Amino acid sequence: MISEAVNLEAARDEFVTQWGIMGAQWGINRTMAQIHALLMTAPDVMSTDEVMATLEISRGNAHTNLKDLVSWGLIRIVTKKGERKEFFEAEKDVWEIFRRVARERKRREIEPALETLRNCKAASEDMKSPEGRAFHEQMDQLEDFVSFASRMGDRVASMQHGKAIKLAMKFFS
Amino acid sequence: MISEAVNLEAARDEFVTQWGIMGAQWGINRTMAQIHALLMTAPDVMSTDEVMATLEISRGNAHTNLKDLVSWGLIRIVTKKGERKEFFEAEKDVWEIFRRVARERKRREIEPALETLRNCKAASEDMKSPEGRAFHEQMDQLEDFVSFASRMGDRVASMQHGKAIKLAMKFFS
DNA sequence: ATGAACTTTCAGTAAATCCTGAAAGAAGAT
DNA sequence: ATCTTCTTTCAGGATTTACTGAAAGTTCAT
Repeated sequence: MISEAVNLEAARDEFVTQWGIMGAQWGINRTMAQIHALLMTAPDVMSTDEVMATLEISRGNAHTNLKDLVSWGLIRIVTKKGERKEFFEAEKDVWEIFRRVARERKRREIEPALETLRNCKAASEDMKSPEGRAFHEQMDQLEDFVSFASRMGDRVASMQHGKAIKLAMKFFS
Repeated sequence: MISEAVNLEAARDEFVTQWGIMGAQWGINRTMAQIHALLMTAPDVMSTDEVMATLEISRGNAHTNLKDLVSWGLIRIVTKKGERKEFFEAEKDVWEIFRRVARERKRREIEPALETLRNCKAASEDMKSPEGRAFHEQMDQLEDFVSFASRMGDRVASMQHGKAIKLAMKFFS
């Protein structure tokens, strides 16, 4: 059926577009999110040229974002024997995607933020003025919360999908 | 002690700067995050002019971002009797801040994303080709995960701080 | 009604971000 | 050693996003 293929392409397109928008809202480069969406829904591995052609983007753009996705652990490089080219394949398991994003965002963004909070906390440790005390208190609470959330994230991200679901069920009881 | 006031200002500055950077990484306008940081650590309410002066930004910029912060529920307008001016005050309770951000991001970003996923899922519902089935399956898993996470978020955000901590403790056991 | 004090909007500009395309680099094939 | 195929880099350009400053709007007092 011709129309099914057409519909599929349209649906995939919508998904790619929307995933791009969503990525942008969360501080991820639009193209990177689009490539991710494309590969997540690709029936097969894709080459750089195929990605370029599908999204109508330049080689440089495709290359950079593919490599970024690799560094986030969201896609991997696959080589076919007899071919010199690199192909790319996305992690498709949703839980695994979540875990990897969580791990990277923690490493790249949460840890540095915690560092700052600790600095600010330390810098105001011995202040005597009410303003100084209040600032210190605020930094302390923020640091507590962020490090706590970070540990929670670790914990969740280190779980198997099944265990997480079970725990969540308990949570809803 | 003069130096304490100087140190405090420096620490606060570092916090404001870093909170701005962090915000930007998470898709929040830098200035908005900076104003938020400023108000979170303000010993007192602040006027638009005070914010403008402290961050060296224009009236338009200050105004827009202050109103955005109000719409996120992260700061509130305070009026002093006898004064016509509006002053602003930040929510300082970290758990409350978290709840409000979670609620807004859900409303503004998660819900529309879910809508798309459901569309894509529905559009590929009856497809027979392996590619169509695979796409549908992927959309289904994503939708499941996102809606599940969203409900979890609701649940957590509706809890009192104390209850959340208790639950988390159980979680670590 | 007029004016003073403040808020809101928005056209134009500035800045940050992202993308392109071409050139340079790498590495296997002949 | 040279060619071919593919990857990587990056200066310059394009696009998006954010900011400014001034004008218009609002509200209250006189």
